[in-house]
Amino acid sequence: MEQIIKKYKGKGFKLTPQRLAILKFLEGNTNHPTAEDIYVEIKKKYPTVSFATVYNTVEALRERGEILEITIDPERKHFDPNPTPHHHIICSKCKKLGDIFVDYSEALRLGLPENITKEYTVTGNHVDFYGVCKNCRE
Amino acid sequence: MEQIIKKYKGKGFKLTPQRLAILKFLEGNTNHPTAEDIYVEIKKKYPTVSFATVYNTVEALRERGEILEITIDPERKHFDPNPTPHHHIICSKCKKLGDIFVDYSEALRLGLPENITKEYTVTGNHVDFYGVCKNCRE
DNA sequence: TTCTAACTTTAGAATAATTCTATTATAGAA
DNA sequence: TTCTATAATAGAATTATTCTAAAGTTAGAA
Repeated sequence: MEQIIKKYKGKGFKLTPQRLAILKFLEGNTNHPTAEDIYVEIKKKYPTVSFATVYNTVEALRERGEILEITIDPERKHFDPNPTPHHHIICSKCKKLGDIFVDYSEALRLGLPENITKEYTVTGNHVDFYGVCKNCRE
Repeated sequence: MEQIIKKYKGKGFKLTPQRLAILKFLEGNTNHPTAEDIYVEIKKKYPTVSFATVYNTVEALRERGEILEITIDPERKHFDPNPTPHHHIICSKCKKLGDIFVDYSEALRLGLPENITKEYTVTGNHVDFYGVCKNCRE
């Protein structure tokens, strides 16, 4: 908690109790929560919290590069408090997300055809893996 | 057109004028249209067409593996009538999508750590590239 | 060719995720 | 302690997508 406060103090990111609760919930969280997951959790301690606060906060954090927005699930956005570039796998059945910490940048970049590198300045990449998790296999 | 009809005849996919128009619009289309793009186009010829028809049709086509649903744009789904596995790049500014026909499966598979291959049966992959297109660079 | 079951289309309502708005509250700098 | 920019809130609005129920069509069977 002290760490969190120190990290954001004097950085133009106002720390409010709601924001601290969100930061605390996200810290080290590898469950890739949705906005609703965050909202439900924060509501336990701050029953008057609104969705707007959750969305505003995650957007502010995303802008600062503190969290990643994951688009692998077409139903809803998930958030990942680990901003280190990495990849994800989603279970086609239960939608469970897993992290994959492998840097494929080199191989991906080398494979890019010229027509693409001419047309786009490439700034990043993200690999979506699809699969079926152990549970859903039965 | 004859080709399209032949392709779907007797395959349990009823061909209606609306569906034919959608198939014709999609054929060879590399613009990655959204449901709305398709709707607007079909409406020109069939002014009473509804969004439900568009969504029903693309879903039926997706189930048959005839088109791909692309999730790279968090705002909306895009559809790709080329069902060959391939990848995409999106311009962060204007959201223009480009196709990347490179098969990275080997490199991606080899990189997967054991904890993931133990937990998931991997069935596919898709690479999202992010960049800025020529136009948006000015 | 006609019949008909199964499927498709349609308009519009419903749902769900996310964003916006206007007002009130508060963090943190001075 | 005061002040101002920023944040929180409730609730409405927006947008993409799905659902519903009624009416219309397709395509195979008779």
